[in-house]
Amino acid sequence: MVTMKDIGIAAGVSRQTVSQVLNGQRAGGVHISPVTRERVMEKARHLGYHRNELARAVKRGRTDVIAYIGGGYTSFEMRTIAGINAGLKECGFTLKMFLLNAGNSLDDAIRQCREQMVAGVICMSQHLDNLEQLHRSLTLSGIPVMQVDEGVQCDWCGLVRSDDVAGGRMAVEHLLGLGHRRIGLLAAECDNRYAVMRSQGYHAAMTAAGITPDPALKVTVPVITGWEEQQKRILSGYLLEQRPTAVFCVADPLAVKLLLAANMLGIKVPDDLSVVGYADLDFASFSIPPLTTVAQPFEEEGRNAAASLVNIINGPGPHTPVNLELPVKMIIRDSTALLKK
Amino acid sequence: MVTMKDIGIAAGVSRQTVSQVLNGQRAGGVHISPVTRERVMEKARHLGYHRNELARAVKRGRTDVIAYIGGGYTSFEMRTIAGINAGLKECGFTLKMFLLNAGNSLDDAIRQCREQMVAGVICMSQHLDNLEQLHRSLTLSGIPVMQVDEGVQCDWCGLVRSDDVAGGRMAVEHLLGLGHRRIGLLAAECDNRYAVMRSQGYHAAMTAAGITPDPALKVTVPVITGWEEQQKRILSGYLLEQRPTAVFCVADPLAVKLLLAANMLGIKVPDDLSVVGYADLDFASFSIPPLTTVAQPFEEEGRNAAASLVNIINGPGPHTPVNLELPVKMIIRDSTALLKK
DNA sequence: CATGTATACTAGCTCGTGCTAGTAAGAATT
DNA sequence: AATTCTTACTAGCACGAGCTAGTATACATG
Repeated sequence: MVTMKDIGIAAGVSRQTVSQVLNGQRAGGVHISPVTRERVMEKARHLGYHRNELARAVKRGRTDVIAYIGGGYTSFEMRTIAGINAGLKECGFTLKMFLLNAGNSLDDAIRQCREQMVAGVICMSQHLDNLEQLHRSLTLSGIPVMQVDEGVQCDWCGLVRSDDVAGGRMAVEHLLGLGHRRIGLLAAECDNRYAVMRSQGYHAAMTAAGITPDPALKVTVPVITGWEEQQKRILSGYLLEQRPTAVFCVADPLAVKLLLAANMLGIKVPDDLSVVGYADLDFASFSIPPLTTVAQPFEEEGRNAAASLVNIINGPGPHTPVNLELPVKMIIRDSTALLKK
Repeated sequence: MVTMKDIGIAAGVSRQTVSQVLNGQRAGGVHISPVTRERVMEKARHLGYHRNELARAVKRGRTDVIAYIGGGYTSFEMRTIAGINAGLKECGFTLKMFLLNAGNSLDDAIRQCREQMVAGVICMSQHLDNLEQLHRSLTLSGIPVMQVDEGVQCDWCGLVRSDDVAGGRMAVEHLLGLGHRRIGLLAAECDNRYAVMRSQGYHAAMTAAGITPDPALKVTVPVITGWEEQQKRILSGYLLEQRPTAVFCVADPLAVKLLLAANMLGIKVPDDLSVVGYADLDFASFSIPPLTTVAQPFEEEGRNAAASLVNIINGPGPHTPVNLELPVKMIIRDSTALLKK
């Protein structure tokens, strides 16, 4: 490892002079002659010097490292992380990962954030209890926390997410625009925050169109990864009894299951039934037929969360928590069509 | 921030004594009385001390941080990273991310690895040129590099991946076991290493069964994300002209496209056509019908890459590059069935 | 009583960097 | 010629930690 001392020896000056040269404009008041400056720079290049960010951090009392704490399971998480990475890059920050997937406790993550002197934390977590713990422990150490995508709005922690209510409304407005009136709503039994907000969008759009949503048109299925008998029974029963002409599904996997059920029953999508999903996950474009869905700006969310967090870090003092809701976008594919007369 | 000095003051001993107490058994020869030890420990707990890993790293001349360099695009990458994270956790290492997705150059990543004194690098990259550059630059700085999943086997850089040849063989053996003989092979036009190895598995299984694979049964489609006319034409033509009873697709997205094509043509899967995919991506279980596929152990790959890298780091001297091929697993769902007589 | 030997602790150097105060030499001013 | 001022650089402390050598006390042994 090449240090400033090595450069100093090579250039015939002291380590301190090397420091002054390499830190350039930052250190005001100390003048270095152009000749010396050039000689030092030349030696630094020649020896392949790169500064030791760790030693620098010890001295500065802070790092330019942000920690990401999340589950590490989902594919959209990767896209969000990519956005965070891009956002941090622009500010000269780097990213550390703490995934809570394999026996990694939140306590460990918090401890390591402190040990590594991270400048801030971005987390994606559905667990409110843990979030409060995280936030309390870290703000106590002066480490700001920011939630991204999956999070809970509160007045003590910033949050960047996409506008789920608007997304639900857009989806239903799309169906209304195609002439549908008997529009169903499909959610998972364990209603998370998303489902609730997207459902709100559904209700808002229906009401705005002068339609009072029929409660019977709402259906929920248990949360199961596969495609099980129970789900088949519920969805078939729903389609046969309620006969919706279109269904807004609050998540893509649900929409795909509805497609499977319709396929089983010989109900043609989009001819006899229009289906809208939510999230634009990988498989949405591969379903039969390719799914019309609401695309969330995962990368943008990550990028914005990163930028906001860096703002807080670089900002002067106490800050008001950021609360950003990014717009979503309809992706119209082949699972929705004009209502047949 | 609480330092050892603070604890020393609080406990009425010197900073050095605190260091001895907290470093426990590691520092041999220096005896601390149980009374003092307990008092120091108590104060450390009370003040909420956690050691500064950065300062420790400066002194030790190394960190316990591994860098991940990858694309940051795909969902299976997230699973691999989760595995890496789990593997590192077991060894007391932590993970830094450098995603090359948004204007982040490999040079930047390399520079930052040096600046941050990372102990090793795990990368996932298809780009051989860059890999050589990465490997050269980093091993020069004494930082070992390990490839995971997407990588090139070579004698100068370790690689952990799954056994693609065996995977291809297993998929085809599964179809042979169902009575199929006229088994097609679907790949993407831009043949990557995977496609090649999985195809090798196909040929090996066919040959072992005494069948000479008909070259006309192999079909390739252009690499397009969506579901375009060109692909529809190629796949329909293939199915109608060659009439395979089963097709092994070297990747899940290809398999899903074949399902779409079959659906268009009214060919029933699995009654008239069995389809096997590869990778067990999210959408494989959501296709119509749910896809039989070869599951890659992404998490295990990550975990093993992490463990191997830590071995190299902790090992005494020069090492022979690890080359691990992990077994894959057939996931049998509903897209394959016995050949109709 | 002198010497040896555990025990219990601290002084002081080190890692690589950042910053302030200080010094030496030459130029400009009085 | 004595003084200030500017330029160009270095000494020295600091950050938080690790480690070795050294010291002071208590106790056992000759």
